[in-house]
Amino acid sequence: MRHPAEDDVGKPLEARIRARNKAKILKAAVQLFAAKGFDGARLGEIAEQCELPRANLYYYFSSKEGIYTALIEQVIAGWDRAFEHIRADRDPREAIEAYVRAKLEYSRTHPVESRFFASEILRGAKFLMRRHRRHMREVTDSRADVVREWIRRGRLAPVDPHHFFILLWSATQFYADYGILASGIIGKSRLTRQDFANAAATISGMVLDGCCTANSPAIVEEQPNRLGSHDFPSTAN
Amino acid sequence: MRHPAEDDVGKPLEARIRARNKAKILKAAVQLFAAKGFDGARLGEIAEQCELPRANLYYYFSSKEGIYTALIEQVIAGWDRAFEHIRADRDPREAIEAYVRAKLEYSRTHPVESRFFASEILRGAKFLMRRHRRHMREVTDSRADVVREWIRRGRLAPVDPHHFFILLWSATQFYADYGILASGIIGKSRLTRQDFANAAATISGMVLDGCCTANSPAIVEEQPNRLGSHDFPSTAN
DNA sequence: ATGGAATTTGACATATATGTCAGTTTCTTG
DNA sequence: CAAGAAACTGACATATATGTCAAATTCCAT
Repeated sequence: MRHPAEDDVGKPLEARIRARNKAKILKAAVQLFAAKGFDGARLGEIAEQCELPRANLYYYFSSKEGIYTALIEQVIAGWDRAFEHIRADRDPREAIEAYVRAKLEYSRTHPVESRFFASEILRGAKFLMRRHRRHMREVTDSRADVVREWIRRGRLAPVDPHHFFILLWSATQFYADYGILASGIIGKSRLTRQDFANAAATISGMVLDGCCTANSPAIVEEQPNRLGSHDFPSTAN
Repeated sequence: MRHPAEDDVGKPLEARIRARNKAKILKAAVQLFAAKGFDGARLGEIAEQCELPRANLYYYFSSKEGIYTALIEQVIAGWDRAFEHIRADRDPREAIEAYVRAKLEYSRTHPVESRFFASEILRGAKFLMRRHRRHMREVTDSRADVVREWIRRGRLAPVDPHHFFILLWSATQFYADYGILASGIIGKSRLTRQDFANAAATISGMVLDGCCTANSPAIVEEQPNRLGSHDFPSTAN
């Protein structure tokens, strides 16, 4: 049999090599698909990177598209996880902070998967099937209900739940997808753990409390805590 | 001569066909590069789309990379424009609202260019040369100084200027780059002008005033000016 | 109209992609 | 250890990519 059961669950004994090699292939593939997209990535490169002969990939996956869609399935599972922080029985402030932190942590620790997914969307989500989109919408909708509940109870200002999530999602996503740009803007060659912490603080702080001081431009003087540690070398020009 | 002067400024008479065809090529190219990336896009497709024989593209551009970098130059010019709203002599609230609106308007009217640029960053900015990055950083830095000035004058809460801009940039960018996802989340097949208006309102509203009601979950009523405290969660440590 | 410049074009050289397959090697188990 | 299943592999068929070039055609100032 050329393509024995795509599912190797339930056969824990015989499927050792299989599981290991499929994982190796997917790991190499997600990097190249993230970097070059579906059309740009070459199976030859993927094979080279995971040190398997190219023909061998076809023993585990039926085609290039097969590898790609397997990755989508895998990555989409991560979509929901951070959302679990958004629960009606939690304090909105705490929940939102936790969500931002979780999302940024994912961006920090899984930048490749994050970029792979972004790349798929960017190109028109040709391989993201209807059931995936429906799933994502359902997940978002259920969390939107939580936001509405918070608003109803007067715990949150009356924001549009969907645009609210888009704001959070995009801001956190940025640090993975455009990490190169973000580090360039901040003036470093790579984003540090501290940068991600600053990002979390800025996003949470701004979304929760806004950035506007009293409309009266009165005296401020004392700036007890203007993030003194973040004196970026921006004036260097 | 095979590639007569890449610059056709200064010769307004002779360069009519040249200008028209170069524009046609770039217009087709930006779409395909946005959809498939540098490696994935095929010159044959570009030629087909702009109804020119493929060999003819080589009369106007020296190579595939030549077309790509020409596009980068063209798109990067748009990067600065929205930033011009951020001026120290303006009211921060007005300026930020104007910036968000301008940026979203660009996303709405130039989604393809926006995605093309995002795609280039996503792939590691291989063609975004050092001088481009320096330029972008300088532009951001000069606007960061405006934010610092606003903070100094007590017109703005003490936010980190760079992360602040990243928040605004990513949120607005989202509606172009991930338009497919955004419309799916909102539950429409396409984003309308009204959706963009809602997005602008949500982003501006949240960034300026936050979404948290008084910490006391009780009475909401009059909220002349909440956000007395900018206690940014000190995840930074 | 005419001659030289600008533009267009089909065919070609070279390289490399995906996917197939028969045959070989390695593993596993009775 | 023997035999069948699983895993591997080099070679091949087919398709298509980029870039080149000489020759044909069109444009335009004189």
